[in-house]
Amino acid sequence: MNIAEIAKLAGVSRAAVSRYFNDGYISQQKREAIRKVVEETGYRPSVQAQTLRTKKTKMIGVIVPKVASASIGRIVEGVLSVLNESEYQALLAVTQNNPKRELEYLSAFHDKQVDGVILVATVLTSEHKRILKALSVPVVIVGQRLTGYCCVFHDDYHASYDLTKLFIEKGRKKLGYMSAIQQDKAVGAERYRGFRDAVRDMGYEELTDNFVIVSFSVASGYEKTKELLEKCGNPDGIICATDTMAAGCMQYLREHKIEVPKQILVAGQGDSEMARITDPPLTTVHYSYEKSGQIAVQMLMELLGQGEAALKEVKLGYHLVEFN
Amino acid sequence: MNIAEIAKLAGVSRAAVSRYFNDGYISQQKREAIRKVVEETGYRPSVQAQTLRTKKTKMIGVIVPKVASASIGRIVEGVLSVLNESEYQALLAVTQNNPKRELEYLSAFHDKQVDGVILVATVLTSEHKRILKALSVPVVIVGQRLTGYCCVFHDDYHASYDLTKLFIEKGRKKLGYMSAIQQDKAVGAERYRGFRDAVRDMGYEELTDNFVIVSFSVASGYEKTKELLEKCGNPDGIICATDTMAAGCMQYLREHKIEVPKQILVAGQGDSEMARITDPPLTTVHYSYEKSGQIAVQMLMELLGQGEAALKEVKLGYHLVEFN
DNA sequence: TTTAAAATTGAAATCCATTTCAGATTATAA
DNA sequence: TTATAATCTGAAATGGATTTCAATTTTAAA
Repeated sequence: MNIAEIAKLAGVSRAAVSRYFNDGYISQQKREAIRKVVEETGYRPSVQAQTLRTKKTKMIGVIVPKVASASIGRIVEGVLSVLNESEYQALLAVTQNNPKRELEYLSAFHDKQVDGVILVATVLTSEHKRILKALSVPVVIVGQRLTGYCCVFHDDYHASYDLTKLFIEKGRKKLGYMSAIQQDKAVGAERYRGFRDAVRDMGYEELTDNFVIVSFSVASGYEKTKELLEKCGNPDGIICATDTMAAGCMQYLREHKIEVPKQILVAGQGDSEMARITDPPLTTVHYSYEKSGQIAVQMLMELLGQGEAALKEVKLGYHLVEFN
Repeated sequence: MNIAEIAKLAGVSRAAVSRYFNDGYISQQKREAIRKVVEETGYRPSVQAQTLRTKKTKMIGVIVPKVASASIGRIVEGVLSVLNESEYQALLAVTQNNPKRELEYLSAFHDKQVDGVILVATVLTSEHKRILKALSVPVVIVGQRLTGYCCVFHDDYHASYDLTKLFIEKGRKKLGYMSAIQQDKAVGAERYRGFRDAVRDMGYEELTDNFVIVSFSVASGYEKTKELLEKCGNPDGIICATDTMAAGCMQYLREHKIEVPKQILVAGQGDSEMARITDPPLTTVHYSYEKSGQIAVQMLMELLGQGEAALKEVKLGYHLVEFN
């Protein structure tokens, strides 16, 4: 069943049938004739033929470091919920935090497989920037700020700052910090900077050896807690860059009979389900991950609609989550 | 840049260029001439034109109920890790547990958008079966067993059975069960059946009112725990269909000063990170979710390679995870 | 009633590759 | 050396839509 057959059955030209589906000029009678034939035959235009002709695939490439992660899962959920409502579909690529893969996909999408790209980023190297520049379709970056690109990200700095301030106001004097790699500007560098600045602004001595760097897993948080405790002497508070790390940290403290929050108060960031499950629950920060995914799609849609993309950079708010 | 231009530059016919890319008959000289031009121009054949001609999209439709879920996230991770290695890409559709959406996508993929479908299923209605039958591309179902279809699923029954047996062997005599909806054959019905059969086989009275049905969230597990406690009288063990529910249950018990495991021993299923984070950690069952995703792709690849699909049904093993 | 503007129409060109076909070359076996 | 098989080749058909163009019909304004 193709457009020619439908045209013949309806007694019109192929162009008319095409117009029928694309709201072109077409008289009532023909419209009705075509509608009838289409209904009877169940005809649907071939997506591939349309794509070949129009150069629009109606697909968005979504690149994520991993998918089995609370925060990223929520971003993806947000992206897809909005995409659901549109005519676009999502081509998902997982890089497994392998920069080579990330670049691969970025350029795979390059040859016009997709109409646009949403890049959920952790580390952005100069290589990334090079490829992004060469990308022929619009792109929106989620989770990181990159000057010159449309991006939606979180106020990591102030969130971490406020969290730290809260700890100090609660009387915690000696804080340790569990950080992500610094190459991750948002989750690594910014959150750590927020911590340090808060400590300094609150009048405490600015230490440079009160933190450890861990990777995004419970196990890693667990493993590095010992080192952090040693580095800090006897901290009475530990702030972590993510809930996942914090959960690992809690696990270590529990096993070593260190009382939380009595001896050490622990905070994570991300407001994941994990934060509510540890005993006691983690103090944490809520970042609007779903929302960032949703907004990313909206921005991309504006870019695709060739509107002059009013939104360029969107920084989302946050709020502290405290359990008593 | 299209095939015609390349052909002209290389001084050959378009057919020759096509053969160059598709390993057809072609002489060394022409091959070399084309290689050079392709290299210089950076030409890549148009995927859409190829698709139109060959009817192969090199895309797999992946339908999941949600993505921000530990178990499903792991399945998707498995699916994508294998797909990564192939020439196929994943078109992801999230149904948000909305059956209408699920059917929508299933039939959206129907018109040849994809070469095959992987359906991560929870509830399979007769409507599903109707659409599955009408599907013109091969499909593999993950997480549920459906006779007549290629599927990969877990041994939910025996896992739940063994878990229950373990509880009884440990001296727990009065067990409560937190179940998922029974329409979900695998996670709802089978796991509950395993529980009941184990209780009976171990010589205990078969009760019919020692369980509650909850949805897949921590909050729901929390809310329904009270009811379960009331229904059971004073249980000394609670087995849950998922870790998520179990985490909610733990939260309730903690808040109500019920000691775990002293008064009540709690088990989840799924071996998620959550299970290791609660205090004490949950007894749980490890299901190979990543693996099921991987195998699903392998099965689909066999179906696509028009091999006669040796694998039809795959049931994966499990093992108990106990923390001491 | 004219005239200008708006709506309607279908033929044909276009998008870009793959594949069949029939013929031409080259290699191998007899 | 000849017959046969194995390679190689390009013209043309094919897949299924959209869009331009020029012509025609309707409608609205003057």
